[in-house]
Amino acid sequence: MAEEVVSKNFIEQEIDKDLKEGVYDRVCTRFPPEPNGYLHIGHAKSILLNYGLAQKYNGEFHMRFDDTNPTKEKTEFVDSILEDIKWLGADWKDHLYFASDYFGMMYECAVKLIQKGKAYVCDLTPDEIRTYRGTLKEPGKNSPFRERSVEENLELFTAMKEGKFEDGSKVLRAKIDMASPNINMRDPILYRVARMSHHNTGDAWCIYPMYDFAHPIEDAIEKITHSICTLEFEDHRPLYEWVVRECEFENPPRQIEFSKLYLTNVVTGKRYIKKLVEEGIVDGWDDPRLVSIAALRRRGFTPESIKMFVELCGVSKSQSSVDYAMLEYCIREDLKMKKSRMMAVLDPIKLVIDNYPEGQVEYLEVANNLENEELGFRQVPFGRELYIEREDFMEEPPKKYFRLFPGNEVRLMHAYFVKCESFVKDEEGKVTEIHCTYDPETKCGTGFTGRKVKGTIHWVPAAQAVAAEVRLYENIIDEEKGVYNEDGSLNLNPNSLQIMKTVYLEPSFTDVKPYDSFQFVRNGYYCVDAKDSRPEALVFNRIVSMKSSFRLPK
RNA sequence: UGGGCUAUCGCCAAGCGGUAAGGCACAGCACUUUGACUGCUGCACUCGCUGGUUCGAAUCCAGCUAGCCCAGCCA
Repeated sequence: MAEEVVSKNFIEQEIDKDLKEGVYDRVCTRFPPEPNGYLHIGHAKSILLNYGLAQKYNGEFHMRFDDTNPTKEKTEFVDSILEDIKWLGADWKDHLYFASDYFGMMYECAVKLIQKGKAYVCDLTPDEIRTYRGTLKEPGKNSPFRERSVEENLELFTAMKEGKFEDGSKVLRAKIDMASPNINMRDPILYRVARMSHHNTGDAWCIYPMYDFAHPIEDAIEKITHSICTLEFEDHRPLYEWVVRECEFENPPRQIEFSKLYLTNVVTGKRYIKKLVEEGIVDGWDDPRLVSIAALRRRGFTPESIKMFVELCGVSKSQSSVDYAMLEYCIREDLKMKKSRMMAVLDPIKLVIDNYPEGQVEYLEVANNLENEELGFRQVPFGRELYIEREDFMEEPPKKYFRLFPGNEVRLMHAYFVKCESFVKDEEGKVTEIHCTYDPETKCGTGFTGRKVKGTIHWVPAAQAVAAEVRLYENIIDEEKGVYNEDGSLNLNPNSLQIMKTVYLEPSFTDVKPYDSFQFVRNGYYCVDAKDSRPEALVFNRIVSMKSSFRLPK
């Protein structure tokens, strides 16, 4: 057997090199979100990448909340993030950490830097700091407080910690190089004063470390080997390395950056979604039209499909935007063998089989999924009057149309051949009823081979059909110009607006539960909504449409 | 002459000096109790551009061009 050649992504290649050269003798990764919102499909890439790497290299995966800024963080987000990660299947075992649990050690690191003359307390105001920092093209200039003595800095930093200064009045800064072409190295702020309660440490601290100082220390404390983050942190890597070096950590972690996952024309920006929620255009951050993890889950996507998607997208450093069709492929691929294929009529028209005995009902045994016997069988009642899809009948068919039209014979799925004899129109010319005759010899499963038909159409029994609500919609997407127009108004695809539609299902649908999903034959995959439950009707979300290579001419 | 990064098919993405993998999308054929699925076929003489080195370059060098990121006491 030829072995399958799966090329390694560039991060795996880097890890291989590190292992080979003995830089590390094990692998430890982490996913470090700030608990300030919900996770979306982009985070799934990071989670699955970090978790997958740990698994491949038989290493460890840590879950860590990067909660160093109490002004933005909430416990409720901690819970939702954990739930989403668990759902995705990333197992952090007993490695659940909070950056805030390391505040003591971070403080010690800061003291160490001060003692080494590598950090100082600065009294400049935020405005002054910005001015002193220079611009992208011009170097900055030294703070007048840069040369304070170690003793004075120690004393002031202690006072900062003890709450003797107002918010914003003093910061601790690294003493690096105000003329560096990399702005992050122009004496970056390490600690700021913020007298406010923290969701985890309460009022224990009134000074909080900045990301650039805290993150490398968090990684080093946990003995992370490869700290994988997104491209915008590339410029921060020299500072990351400065911190682990100056704090004198052994076997310091290494930061590697990769490109974020963007979906073409799909809204992922937090501020946009916030506005959509506030304006009532979506019904919350888990609205099935969005791509947050919770929304995808509610919509009916599976963790497996998201994993497949992320793997298909690959990992690189080139800025890219993946076509939504790829996600659709993944969910279809995952569901096709797992789910029952049921008949549902979205736009009904009555079909009467004139030569079928009135009042007779026969129960047909139908495989839930012809390609997967494990899904079993169900009984579907069949009778004289059925509903079929309106688009499955045409009075005057175009070429290559092989569904129902006067004189044509088709198969009723799982049932009989049926031939269109006539049809009835109302005053407006709309077809209201189709009359057919059936051939008892053509019953499904009898092995009838006398003749063939080109088309097969689905149906539901008129008397026993179950009505349900289906939510049809397209994703919230923005067209070329962005989510908003220049005047601030929303620029959305009109298809984004959801349409509720009553559909007719086989009676076997009476007993489904939230999150159950099915293939509606020839129409797509649908999931029972877990939030919008009504006593009078089931509500389904369309997960994805089926691919179709035939389109009715307009 | 701020700095950093990126550039391979419509969209992702391999490729790491030896003569352009793969997936999605698309098109065609076959099969079909879903016009689905499945199977087969097609889809970059060319790798942002221009030069150079070399027997040989997407891969090395030089110079351009385009895009993304950076001036939060956010992460």
